[in-house]
Amino acid sequence: MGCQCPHSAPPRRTALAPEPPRRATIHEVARLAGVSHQTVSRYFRHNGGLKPATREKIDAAVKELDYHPNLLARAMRTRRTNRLAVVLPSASYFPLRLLDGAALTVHEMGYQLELIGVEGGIETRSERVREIADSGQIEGILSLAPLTFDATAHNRVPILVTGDYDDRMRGMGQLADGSPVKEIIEYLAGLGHRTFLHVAGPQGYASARNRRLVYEETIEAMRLTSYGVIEGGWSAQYGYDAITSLPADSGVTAVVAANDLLAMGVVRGALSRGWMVPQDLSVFGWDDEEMGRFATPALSTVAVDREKQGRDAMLRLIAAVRGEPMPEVAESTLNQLIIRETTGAARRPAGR
Amino acid sequence: MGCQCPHSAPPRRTALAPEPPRRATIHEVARLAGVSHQTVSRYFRHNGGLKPATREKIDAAVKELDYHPNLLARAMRTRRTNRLAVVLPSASYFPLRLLDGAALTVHEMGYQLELIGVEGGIETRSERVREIADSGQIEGILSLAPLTFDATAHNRVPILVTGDYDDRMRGMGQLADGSPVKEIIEYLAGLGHRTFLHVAGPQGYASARNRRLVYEETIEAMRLTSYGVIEGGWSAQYGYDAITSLPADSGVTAVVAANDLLAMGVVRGALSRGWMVPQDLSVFGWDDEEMGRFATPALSTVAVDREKQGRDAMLRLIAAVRGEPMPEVAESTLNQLIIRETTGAARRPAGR
DNA sequence: CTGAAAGCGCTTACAG
DNA sequence: CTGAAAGCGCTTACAG
Repeated sequence: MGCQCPHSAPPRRTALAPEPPRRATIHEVARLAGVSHQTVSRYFRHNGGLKPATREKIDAAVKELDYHPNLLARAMRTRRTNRLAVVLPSASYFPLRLLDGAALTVHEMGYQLELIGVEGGIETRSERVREIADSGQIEGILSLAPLTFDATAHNRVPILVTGDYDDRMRGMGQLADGSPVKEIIEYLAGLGHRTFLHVAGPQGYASARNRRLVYEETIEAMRLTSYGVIEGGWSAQYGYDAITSLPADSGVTAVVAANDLLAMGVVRGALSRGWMVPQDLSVFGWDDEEMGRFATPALSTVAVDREKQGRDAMLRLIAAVRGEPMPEVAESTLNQLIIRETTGAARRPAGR
Repeated sequence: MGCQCPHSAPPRRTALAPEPPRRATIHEVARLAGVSHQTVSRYFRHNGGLKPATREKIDAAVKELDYHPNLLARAMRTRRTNRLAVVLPSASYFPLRLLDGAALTVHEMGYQLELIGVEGGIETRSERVREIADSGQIEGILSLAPLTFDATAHNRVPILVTGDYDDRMRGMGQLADGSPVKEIIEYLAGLGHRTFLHVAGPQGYASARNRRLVYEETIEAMRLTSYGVIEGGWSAQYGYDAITSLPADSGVTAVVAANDLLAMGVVRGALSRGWMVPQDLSVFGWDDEEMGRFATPALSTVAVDREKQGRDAMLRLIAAVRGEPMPEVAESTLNQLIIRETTGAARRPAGR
């Protein structure tokens, strides 16, 4: 695997390797335009105040030489790298559209995005994030999975944990927005359901915690019954296990699952017990994954604008990096219930 | 959105922004260790030949100062950035585990990985890849989606298109390995199926092309009948449409879908026509997505080691960047058929 | 085996 | 409004 020491010098280019092509420098542009290189520098930094004639000469020279400022040199001098990092969770479940939105936004804002993969659990990940934060190469970090330490307290560079509560933003992040759970329960209650089960996601995730919280609050506020909350991971097997180990007389007629995978496992588990979905058991998912839309029965779920979430997360990170106040994000317009085939009227109390 | 010009200088740090912390320099380490800074440089570049006593002094100084070489300065001087880029497809379908494997491997090998998101289609993406290749900041690019130009012919930096045929490697990349299709058809034929349909992926992807190719070859070699090949995108709707628009008398009893999403759409479409799966129609997917495992009926599919694919792709890219011969990848051990519930014996010729 | 000099390509004060 | 000087933190020859 080669040397894993991040501080060691990279392997030398072998004889076969093509030499990196030479690029025009700011001096060459300056010479061609007949100005000093500082003037060219100003030109690129939008400092304005250049005489139109000067500007035109530089325009031409830049075009002719196909000059692009060397960002490395700039970064070295300004001590700002303009690089952000996003840390993947090691679990198989994570929102890919979110990455897309994040990457797009980062580039639009003039930054670059380093992708960090992490093997192992929260410990390894947290360790790695610390390293990156201390590397001096990255100006801000978005972690898509929980960390062991309090990110807001870290002082070297801003660290945002996806969906985690952040004191500086006075409220929940939208990734962590659990309020649709309330709508789900209200909808289900309207269908006659009285006894619920919540198959929660791993509580290290703010999103999972919030959904659980709202579940418990709503059940209580509406004077409904919760058979309980089952905690696990994000994967389908947990949903399957949750439902297959449910006592026959639990009275549960509706399950609120923390995501579609879990919901899918719940449906499969119910079917394996001979329960019909939704006749015997209603199941609600979260994420609007394409597979769930085409499953039979098709999953009732919560549509989520992942791309916007990625975008907003990055906008907030960038604000933090720049020392600007973090933008507030509108929570309410984001999530939307989609009723499909896994939810229906509660079966008669007579039972299965 | 701010200025989108990649050459313009970044916005200045506002008054609120924390100053980047000062880091120890090589000179400070040298002074503390009582040696010249070149010697410290040598120490970090593993040049060897340092007197044990010298090494120890440097060890201590580095530890005390918590010194990390400034990679920016190094990159500037060596003209090697050690940065690679991975370009996401803009479609919602892409292998996330692959990203994980890629990122991990890149870091292990001492490189960094820039994540590029692209809005729009192949034109925009190709344009963007060109820009990146010409930026001088990135030494190699892996594109997870097709490009308009021939990547192998690009001369500035190595560009690898995932799964695409690459002359330099004498064969198909493993992402593009379509050979399991042969096994699928053999398996299905053993179950009595004679008339097949292939729901192919978008033919811009080498993986989709290869699966189709192997499908056609195998059908012919085994003297089976193909009702046809339906081309579309990677998403479930195409599978749904393919099957719902199939004439009632097509005679098709088995569908080979290019991925699980498509297969899911096919199953749903068949069910919507009142066909039973697998009694009336057998369906095979590809990817072993978790949702498909818990669907009802559970998808028969091809297990794929996405992480290894990402790893191998990066190993090849890095080899190209270094000018070393690209490592060959073993194709055969990667993919494995998983028989579940969407495949079964062909129904009697009597028909539906 | 180790040190003094030069330079990678920019930007930031500072003069004019 | 524009130019000469210094320096960001390293590495690469080149001497000793």
